[in-house]
Amino acid sequence: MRASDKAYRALLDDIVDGSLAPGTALAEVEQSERLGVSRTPLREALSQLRKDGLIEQTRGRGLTVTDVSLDDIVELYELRQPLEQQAVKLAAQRGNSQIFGQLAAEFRNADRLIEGGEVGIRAYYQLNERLDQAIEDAISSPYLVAALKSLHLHLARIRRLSRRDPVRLKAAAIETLVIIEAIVDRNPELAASATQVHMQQSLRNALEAARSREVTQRVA
Amino acid sequence: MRASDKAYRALLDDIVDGSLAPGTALAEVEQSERLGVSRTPLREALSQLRKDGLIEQTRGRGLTVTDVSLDDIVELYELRQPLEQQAVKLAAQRGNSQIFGQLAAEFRNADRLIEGGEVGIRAYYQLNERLDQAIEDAISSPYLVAALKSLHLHLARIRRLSRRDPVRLKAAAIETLVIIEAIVDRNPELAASATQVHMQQSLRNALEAARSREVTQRVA
DNA sequence: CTGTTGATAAATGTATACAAAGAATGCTGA
DNA sequence: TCAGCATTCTTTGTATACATTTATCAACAG
Repeated sequence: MRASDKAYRALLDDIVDGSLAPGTALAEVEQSERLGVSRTPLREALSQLRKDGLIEQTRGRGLTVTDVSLDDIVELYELRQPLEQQAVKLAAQRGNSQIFGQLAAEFRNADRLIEGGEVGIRAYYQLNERLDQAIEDAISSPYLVAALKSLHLHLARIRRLSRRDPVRLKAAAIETLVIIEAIVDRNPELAASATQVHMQQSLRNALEAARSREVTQRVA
Repeated sequence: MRASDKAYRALLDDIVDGSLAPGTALAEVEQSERLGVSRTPLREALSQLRKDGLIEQTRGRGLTVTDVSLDDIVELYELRQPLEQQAVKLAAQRGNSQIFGQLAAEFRNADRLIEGGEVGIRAYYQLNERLDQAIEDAISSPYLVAALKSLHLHLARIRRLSRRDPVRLKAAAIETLVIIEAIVDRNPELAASATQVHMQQSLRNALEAARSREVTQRVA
């Protein structure tokens, strides 16, 4: 594996999981020593992350991890809504019904996962990732897939901010199940509408979670 | 200006305008000498272009300019349709009516530009760019704007393949005018529908042009 | 004559040295 | 004491040298 890829992945993970919090300044020598690569591949990684929108150049010099505000959540969903709708529409037209049928079956058992503590929750998130992957595989359009990948990067960051409310997760699983069933039935319009519903609910939940987190932080 | 930016812009222009044709191999030393920068900033530029999807790593080693096939056009429009629809919806909600009113007036005179030969056509394209810019300004969501920018990069490449049929350009101008007027009237749904129409027609034209070009090339 | 393998050459990937641009700090003068 | 300026020091940007990988070509065996 190339050192630049290694650095990219490491920094990406650190940013997404919050180890490198928004606003953190990334000095080249410091990070290159921390990650055990020289400045050249590190700079390549940084320039990739800048394209991803995960770091930005602040006040002339100095790269810092970008912030994720309440506004960002709304703005991200303004991209997410049309992209995910288009994705499920195409998946409904082109997807392999058997694969999505299998996923539907697993989502019908999502409750059990969600009630299964930390391990179960993680399994539930992995199930969601497999769904995303199946949709991307069905789409075939590399342009849309690339846009989705970039989107999911930012969504993963936001997810960290949302509380993992089992009640909401169960509701989300049901909403998702409707989408999958529409794909299995090759009903693009229904899939799009169900996605619209899911997006709306997810956005509301994300905003509420972020707001309550803001309050908590102010109190603390 | 940084050498890496200079290299990026130069390569980007060459790829978009076709000087660097699809399939062209980009050797680092060769390009760095051609552009008058050393390998380090050149590599940074190359890695950016790879993220843009304009070049790709083929068979292990060797970066080549990505191809633009008929399939690519269809696939690109599968991203374009939802993105542009969302963009005009938001523009209709948030845009400054005066700015778009001015653009509408200019599009009403588009015929004159389109009939004005090479210079006029270029002016017409610049008018379209100003419209795109106005829409992006109105949107405010950096995520959507970034996705649109990436999209327009690839569209610019395709445009080179389309023949500039004045009849089609005039029709496109009228379609665009409908969109702008919907924005001025703050009618998001109408703007979205008009965009849907415009996309459909543009796609058809792009495909026809690409097909006839394919035939031409085969004959030649 | 063809397939495989080893050597060689060329290109990419990484590290480091050097240059240039900013920021911080301290000095001087009012 | 504070403003302005110069100097120094840190940090980024670029060039180049070095390491590593991979493709090509030739020679040899089958």
